[in-house]
Amino acid sequence: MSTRKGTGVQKRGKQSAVAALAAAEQLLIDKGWAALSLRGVATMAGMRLGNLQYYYPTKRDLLRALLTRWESQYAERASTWEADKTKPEDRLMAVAGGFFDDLATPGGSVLFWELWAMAAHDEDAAEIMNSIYGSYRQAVADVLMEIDSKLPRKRAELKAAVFVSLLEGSSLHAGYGKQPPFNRALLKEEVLQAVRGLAGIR
Amino acid sequence: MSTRKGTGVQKRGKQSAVAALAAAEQLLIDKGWAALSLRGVATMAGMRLGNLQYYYPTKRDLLRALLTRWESQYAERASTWEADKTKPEDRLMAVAGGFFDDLATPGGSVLFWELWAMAAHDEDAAEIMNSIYGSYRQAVADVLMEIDSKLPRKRAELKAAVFVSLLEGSSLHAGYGKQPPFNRALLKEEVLQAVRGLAGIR
DNA sequence: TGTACATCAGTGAACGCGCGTTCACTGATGTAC
DNA sequence: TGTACATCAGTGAACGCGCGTTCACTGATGTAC
Repeated sequence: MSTRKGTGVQKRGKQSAVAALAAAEQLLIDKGWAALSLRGVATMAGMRLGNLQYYYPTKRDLLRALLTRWESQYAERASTWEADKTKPEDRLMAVAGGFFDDLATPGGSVLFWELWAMAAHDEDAAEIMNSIYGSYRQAVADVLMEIDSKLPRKRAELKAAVFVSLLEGSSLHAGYGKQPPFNRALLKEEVLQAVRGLAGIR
Repeated sequence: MSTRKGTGVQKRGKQSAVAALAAAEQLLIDKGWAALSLRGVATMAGMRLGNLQYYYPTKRDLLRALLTRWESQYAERASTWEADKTKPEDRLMAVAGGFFDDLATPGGSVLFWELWAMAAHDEDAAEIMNSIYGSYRQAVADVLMEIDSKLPRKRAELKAAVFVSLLEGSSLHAGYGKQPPFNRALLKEEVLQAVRGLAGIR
């Protein structure tokens, strides 16, 4: 059976689609959800509105793609932790430190804040958020159980939730105006110490 | 000197202004920031667009009023803790439990999520948020110093920030879809235990 | 290698709609005399 | 108590604008023969 069908998406198209997503993310960080229009994304990506809509016909399509992108990015991240071969205590602290640093980045925290707000009223966002935090908690719970082999799974999951709360919540004290209310390094040390207490380290 | 000036705002007007703010808050909880239009607020408050604008001429005016309302509500809350006469340990745990319960409420957490997202891109919101969290941390730091009189103020403020992170972050695990991923009571107990560890209680 | 054609990628104009804002207006309430 | 008037409260229509979406179209790329 001879078919004349093409190869599907071409290189040029794939690049444009990815560039559009990156532009949308940057726009969300810079200007916020209220400014996230298809025209704005197209302009930032250096393309025309009609062309953007060739890849993402509706705004909802664009948002779903953006959410999926985040989901896979964080899934990849979580799998990296598992692959790490160091002592579980060190791994936990490395994860905590890494997340703290990421959230201390302007862009890092803003994306999460937008995601939280979106999840409250958008079913797509809620689904992705549950997925992200689910795998996040799962990964942390695994490490906690490695550290204390007698820790029941249920309990480890609860502790993991507290771990995540601590880190995500710490993004709220980064300061929005001119200067942050805290020395970032000191806050990090205090957060990490709380994590140690939580995990029963030292 | 005889003046013919009136008494300023009248009862009817004051009620309308407050009703409009309450409607705006409810709309924000129900539908989110994207649906917060002047027309929507007016409809929910049972008034006409023009009348709403008699009290809040621009959307920014309405938002500022809403933010100020939150600020004074939380300032009042914080002052209530100070007035409490029980042991500092009990007071801290009562505050933690109260906040957890408040954030476990659908409306309670949604308002904060919207505020966080707003603060990232709106200077007015950022200012109010810094104010709210500032007084929140201050109140917690005071209690922590009462519990441990040797705790330096700087350190108490850092611990207070971690305390706040823990509680605010816990709102992220309430679950957005059908059912929450955790038994709420168990999560609360785990969070409170972490608070105890943080404050050095027991 | 050349040609015909299907698919991929991108263009440009138009649409209806809800938005924030402006403004001239009317009715209700309170107060000075 | 009555009247005149200032202020408060509320109405209704109109505006220009940016939005998401639709659609007919053109040019670029790849493939079958």
